[in-house]
Amino acid sequence: MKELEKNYVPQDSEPRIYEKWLKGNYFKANALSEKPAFCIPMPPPNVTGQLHMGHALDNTLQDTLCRYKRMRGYEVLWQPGTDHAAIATEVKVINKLKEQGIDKHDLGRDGFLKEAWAWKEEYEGRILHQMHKMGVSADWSRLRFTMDEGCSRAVLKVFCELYRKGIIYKGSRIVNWCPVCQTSISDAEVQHEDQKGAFWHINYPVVGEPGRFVEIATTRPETMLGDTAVAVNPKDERYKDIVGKTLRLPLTDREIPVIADEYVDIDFGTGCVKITPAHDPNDFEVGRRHNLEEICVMHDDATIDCPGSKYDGMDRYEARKAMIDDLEKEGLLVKVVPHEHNVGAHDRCGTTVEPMVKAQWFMSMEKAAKDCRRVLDDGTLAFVPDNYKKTYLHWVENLRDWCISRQIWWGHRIPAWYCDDCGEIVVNETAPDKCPKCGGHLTQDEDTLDTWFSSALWPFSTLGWPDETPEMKKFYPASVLVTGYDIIFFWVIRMVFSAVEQTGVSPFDKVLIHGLVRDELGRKMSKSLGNGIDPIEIIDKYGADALRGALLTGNAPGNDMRFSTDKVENARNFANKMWNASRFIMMNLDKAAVPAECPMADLQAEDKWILSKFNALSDNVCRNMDSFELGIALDNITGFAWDELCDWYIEMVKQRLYDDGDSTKAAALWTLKYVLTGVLKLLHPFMPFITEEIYDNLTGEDSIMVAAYPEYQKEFDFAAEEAAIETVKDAVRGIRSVRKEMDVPLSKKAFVYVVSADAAVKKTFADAAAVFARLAGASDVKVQADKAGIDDNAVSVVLKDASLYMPLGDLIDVAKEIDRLEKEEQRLAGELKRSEAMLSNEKFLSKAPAAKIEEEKTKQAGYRDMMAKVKERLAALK
RNA sequence: GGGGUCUUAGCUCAGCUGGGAGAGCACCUGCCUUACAAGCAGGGGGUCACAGGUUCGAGCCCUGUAGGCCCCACCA
Repeated sequence: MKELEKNYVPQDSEPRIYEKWLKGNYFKANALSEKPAFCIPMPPPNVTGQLHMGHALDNTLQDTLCRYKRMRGYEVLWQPGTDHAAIATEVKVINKLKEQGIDKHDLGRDGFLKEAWAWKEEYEGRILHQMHKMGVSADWSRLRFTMDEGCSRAVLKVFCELYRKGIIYKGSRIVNWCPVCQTSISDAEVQHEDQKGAFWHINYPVVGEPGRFVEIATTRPETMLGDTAVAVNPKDERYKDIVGKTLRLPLTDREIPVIADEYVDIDFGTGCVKITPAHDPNDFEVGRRHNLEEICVMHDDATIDCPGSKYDGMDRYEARKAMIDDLEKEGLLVKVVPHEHNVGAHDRCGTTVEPMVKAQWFMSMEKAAKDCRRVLDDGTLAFVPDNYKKTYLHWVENLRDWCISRQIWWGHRIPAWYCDDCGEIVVNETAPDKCPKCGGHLTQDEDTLDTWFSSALWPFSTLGWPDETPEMKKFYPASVLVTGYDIIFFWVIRMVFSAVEQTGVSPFDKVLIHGLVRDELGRKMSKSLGNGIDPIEIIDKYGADALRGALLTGNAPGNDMRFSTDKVENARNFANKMWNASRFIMMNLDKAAVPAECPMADLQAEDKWILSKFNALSDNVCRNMDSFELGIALDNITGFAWDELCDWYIEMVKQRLYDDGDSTKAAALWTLKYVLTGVLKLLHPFMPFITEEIYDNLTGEDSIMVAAYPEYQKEFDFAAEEAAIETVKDAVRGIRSVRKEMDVPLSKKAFVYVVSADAAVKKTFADAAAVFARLAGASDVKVQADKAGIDDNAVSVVLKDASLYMPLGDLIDVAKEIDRLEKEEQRLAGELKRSEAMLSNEKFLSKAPAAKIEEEKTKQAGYRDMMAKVKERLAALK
């Protein structure tokens, strides 16, 4: 066995250990394995930049689950990859080119794509390097990219199939248009925010009735050039007579009708709404109902498109100002009322979205919504925590047709061709030669697909679908998807309906939702605030294990967490504690032979106690892991390792280790090694590096990664010894506490009497006398049935089934001791009061479970006994 | 406007199916005890937001109130 270095240096060990794992092929998944399968599709990070703390959490959770499942005997596939992040990446590449003074149109489509691929290669490399540093144990031999050959094949197949089924269609409809990115975007990519604006009340003159006006109120006067009607509610008595009349649209010579539509709210504004079908989603609907003309009055960059008008070419806000001025001059502006309203902005660039009517590709959500609901209802899809199904359902119920085409180059080009001659649309997985109808020349659609179209297929496109691969058979559907609640709609729902449509089943059994990683003050980490913490910097300073520990400590599914270096330091300290405990144990293992098998006959009470405790621990940890309570599982492990193992057990057995003549030394060594090894295994999924490093030195085996995870062992269930040692611990704590209060340091040895009438308790203390003496700083321990020979002045500790006496001679401060005992008397009185109240309650006795009543009676008896002893002591001292 | 979620020790948070309030950090007091001062031992500190209700029993379940956070939303 190698002796451990004095200090653990993660910076030295981690890269070496990761290399070892890679070389050992420990991350590889075998699709032909007989073992039960466990599969996690990694949410592919965008190739736009580098990983942030959110990725670190996401990956740590997944890695911990995967490592746990591997050790539990599962064939694990953690499917890694990256996402092309269409618009986000295109914008980044455009900006990079801009810095070099190049416009994307100068390069042309192919030239631009070459730049984009170069970008992808560079950033993907960075991201992979970062994941390696975190200890990610994904199967890198299966690394995928949403635009690679296999994923693209799946995209084409799904698109063409859905087109043939009529689920995907092309239509001219109102979409969210980003004037800066110059592309349509989906509803989900629009961020709504409240903005201070105004309500402009404008008079529209009634044709043929000079002096009569209809007063409309609008927040967007600049769109009035596109008005094709004014609407009122059919039930509105005020305007009954005006429906059907014609108005002159101010600033123009156009005449528009007054129509009646239920959409108008009688009580809001003036009750008259200008209808601009080409620039407002509601108006668009109204327009379609009434067959109104859709007049587009803006160019793609949101400048006014109104040839011949003075506003032509003006920016939309500039035009607004000009129009208001002109309306005021004409006396048609009635008033301006301050008004807060909601404005949509593009989530990638922040530009205010302009609703526009465009010919776009859409996916109908009708069947998708039904499919999403079905798999939740039949239980084949479940959320952890469960209440996130509400968020999911809320989205599902509000699904509107999904605009899937984008006017950008970076992405999957839509497999649709248009005949130059007859206008025929051909949708096909491969490029057709000529128009099947007229033989004319075909031109492919310039547009690409929304980035989420390909990520929606991720759980099966990465497994070789549509082929029936061994991977599909073995690992599909996936066991669990781990992701943040912020992309339930963007991604989870789209994966679910795509999978149900193509494969008939939910793409994963469970969705484990985690929260956001916030900064120390609880704010979202963001670039604009500059409060982001780079996980790699943390790893470089404290090690990956410390980062992982900080992210998982206290982490509850679905809850946000605050990140602080305090937490990292804490995790680092724990790692250090494990290192030192291991170092100590290995130093001792080095000096003596350790039996291969458990020397059952030589096990002492404390050995059985820790073995039994460890048994319960592994049980708890597995249970919590299986229910995705990783934070609790880690808490169980650290609590056991630090408190029970290091602070109690190691201290208890030191004496035996130092005494070569002790016949039970080997049993202590065996127990130490067994429990340490077990703790390392339990801890490995959480802190993979340091546990591997220690395990390697401790056992010389290949890797802790392929060790079996500890599970409950029947032969190590020692309930009696467990209880006995807990009593000894109470006694030690009692003595230490009294010493502190009496200012008698542990170094000042004192004689301790243990008095108990209970034979079992007496035996416990007799057996554990040496251990107890050492930990309590006793010069000697005498166990006896009564108080014979004990000085009245001795300080005492009253336990449940024993009393301890420590004669301190002159050192005792009687007043202090009385004070201490009176406090104890008070505490016991409180307990007795509570207990007696319960047990004298008829209803409690008649309705509570019998076991509960028994439990309470036992407690009461104990308290009464202790109370009597405390009173006796007080009487003797006074 | 709709929905969700939270309110527990000075701070950050646990508390699983209702049965005597927990951890870490911080604080106070002792300790360089030959694995670890990134440590050890001891200690103080909470009417579990508020008000009702269900129950023998509520931090936990129900209703309402107040405050915080998040998501969604086409009142022009």
